Amino acid sequence: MKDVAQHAGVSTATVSRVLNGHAAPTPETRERVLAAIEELGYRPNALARSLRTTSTQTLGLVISDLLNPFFAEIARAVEDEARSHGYCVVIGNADESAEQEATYVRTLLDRRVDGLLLCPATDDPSLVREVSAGGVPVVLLDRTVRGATCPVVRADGSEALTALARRLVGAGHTRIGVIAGPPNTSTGRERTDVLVGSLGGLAQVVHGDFRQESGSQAAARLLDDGATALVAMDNLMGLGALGEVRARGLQIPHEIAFAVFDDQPWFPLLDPPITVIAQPTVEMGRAAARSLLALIDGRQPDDVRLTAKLVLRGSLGEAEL
Amino acid sequence: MKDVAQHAGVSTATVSRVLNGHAAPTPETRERVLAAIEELGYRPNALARSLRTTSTQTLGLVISDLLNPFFAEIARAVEDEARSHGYCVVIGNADESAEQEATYVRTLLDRRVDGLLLCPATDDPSLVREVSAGGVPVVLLDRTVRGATCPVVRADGSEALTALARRLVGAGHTRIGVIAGPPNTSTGRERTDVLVGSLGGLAQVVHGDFRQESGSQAAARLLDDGATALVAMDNLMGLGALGEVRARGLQIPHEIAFAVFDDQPWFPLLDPPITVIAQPTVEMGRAAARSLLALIDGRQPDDVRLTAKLVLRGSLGEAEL
DNA sequence: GATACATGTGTAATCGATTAACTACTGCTC
DNA sequence: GAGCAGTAGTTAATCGATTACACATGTATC
Repeated sequence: MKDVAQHAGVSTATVSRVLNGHAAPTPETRERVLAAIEELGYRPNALARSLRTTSTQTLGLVISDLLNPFFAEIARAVEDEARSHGYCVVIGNADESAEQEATYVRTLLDRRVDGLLLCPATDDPSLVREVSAGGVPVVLLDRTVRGATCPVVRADGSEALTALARRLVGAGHTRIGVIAGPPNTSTGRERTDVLVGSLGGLAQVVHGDFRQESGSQAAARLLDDGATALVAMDNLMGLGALGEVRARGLQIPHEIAFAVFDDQPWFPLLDPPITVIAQPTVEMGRAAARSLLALIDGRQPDDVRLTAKLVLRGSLGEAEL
Repeated sequence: MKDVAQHAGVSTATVSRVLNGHAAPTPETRERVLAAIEELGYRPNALARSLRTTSTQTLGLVISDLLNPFFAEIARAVEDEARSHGYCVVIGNADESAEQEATYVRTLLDRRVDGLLLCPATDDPSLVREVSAGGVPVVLLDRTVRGATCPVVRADGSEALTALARRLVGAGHTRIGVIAGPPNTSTGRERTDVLVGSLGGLAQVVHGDFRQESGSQAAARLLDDGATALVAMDNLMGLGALGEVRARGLQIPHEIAFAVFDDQPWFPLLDPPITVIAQPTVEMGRAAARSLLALIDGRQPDDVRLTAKLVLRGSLGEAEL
């Protein structure tokens, strides 16, 4: 910057003013400065700028698992929205581990992100409190924590789940296997509660950890117990469960009805196509980013609650008639 | 930091030494400083530190599309490897657009990432040159550019592709539809060249853009032209092509043989399971991160060329016998 | 011609760390 | 006890930007 100033025959203050579009400099001076910048190929040091302004134009996003397409889609949407507002996104992978999540959150705070989007690994509120206490805006995404005091963006699957339950019961299923998420996550608990509640005693629940491997194990257990329908509470566990179903040579939907929470582009390609509860991932990501930007901007955004929809495709058999 | 120093009755220099594990401070002083840090809940400002040390402990990763599970896996692996070396990763989504890629690269450079991993959108070397000229270490990942002078990490699919070609030809296919990647990417060109070359005139090529939509369009065109086998050159185009095949009610493998470059966890679940050429994504990501770290460290890593493998699953029909 | 006011630019403090150069103290040797 | 070495800690410069304040110049007003 000093070089540029010298080259243009002005002070660094003036260069800075040109760079930041302040009203002051003469068109003529401005021209000279811009020429010098061009000539020297100067690019401002974002670190120095941030140190001075205490704004990094960066959002932190800590998600549970980038390999989960659900989160990848969200990350993508967050990134898109953030970029359109001139913000960058630093993504942290918590790997469904609370410690790793905490580590990442602290690293991001150390780097002075302007705000944080968090998909909490557990519903323990202490980490969120810590961040809020530090004065950094936080928005929770997909999952919430106990007694959260920050904005939350999530999808509500209650309606879709009760509709699903109604159909399963209506079709005469009496042993319905539910492959649930971890009970210490809000989504894990809530989805299961709603579904099990509306199945009125016909449900058998096995908890997984939102990962493929746990899905196949849970499915194995439930099938052994004679389940005639399986509902997986996220796409990765669904993937695992499907593998187990295939491995046993069971025919969907005749021998086993099947549904998954989360849609994926390949579910329609299976034979039969898989019935799902689709979450509006892109809207979730965008909404979360917008809420966070609002918070950074000093406004108080409302919680956002989008609706997940039941998409019938055939894997429930007569329950879809 | 000043507060901590005051609290512990020492100077900021001493605090800094304690923080950075320098030899100087007495165990006793160290103890006092640590106590003060603890008590005040002090966390060092990474920006200030980076400004002073010119090292951010951050890698930039610019990929073509986070929604493509292939890149998501790579991103995940990069992130893992980087973290284990104390580095963070900032991910940029280029969306297969050269401009957006350039924008992102510049943003990352402005933020003074210590190094850059790039999956170039086109094989134009100018952006890479620009970065190298700026003295920032770069490693290319998955794709290369013309006359690249930086380390490249990629998967070699030649063997797998010729094996695939041999089988298709051997099974008597004479109109083999190839859904190719964009000709201005190295992977798009090379894969196609190898496959078409070893199909000896039996290939019909339609170029897509590594995305689902282009895959279905290309498939439609090729099927209209009477193709009896389809090979998609990446998983998203494969997804699109599969959709088109299903939409037409064509049976795999009897009516149409099908294979895809890139494996995905759900390919084995289709009926029949899809034959693929699997790339070692995790190893690619890790290797790329390692190469970049080596480069940052002043060493000169070799190019890495991993091998993609043909995985036969049944979607080629008699070509697999 | 003096006063006031607007305008454009420069000077220097500042953000929060690191670190070279210096000072102060301790203890050892002869 | 002078001289020296070694250790512990301090002072102050520095990284590269932003910005409050000061200053100089030009214009309008009386």
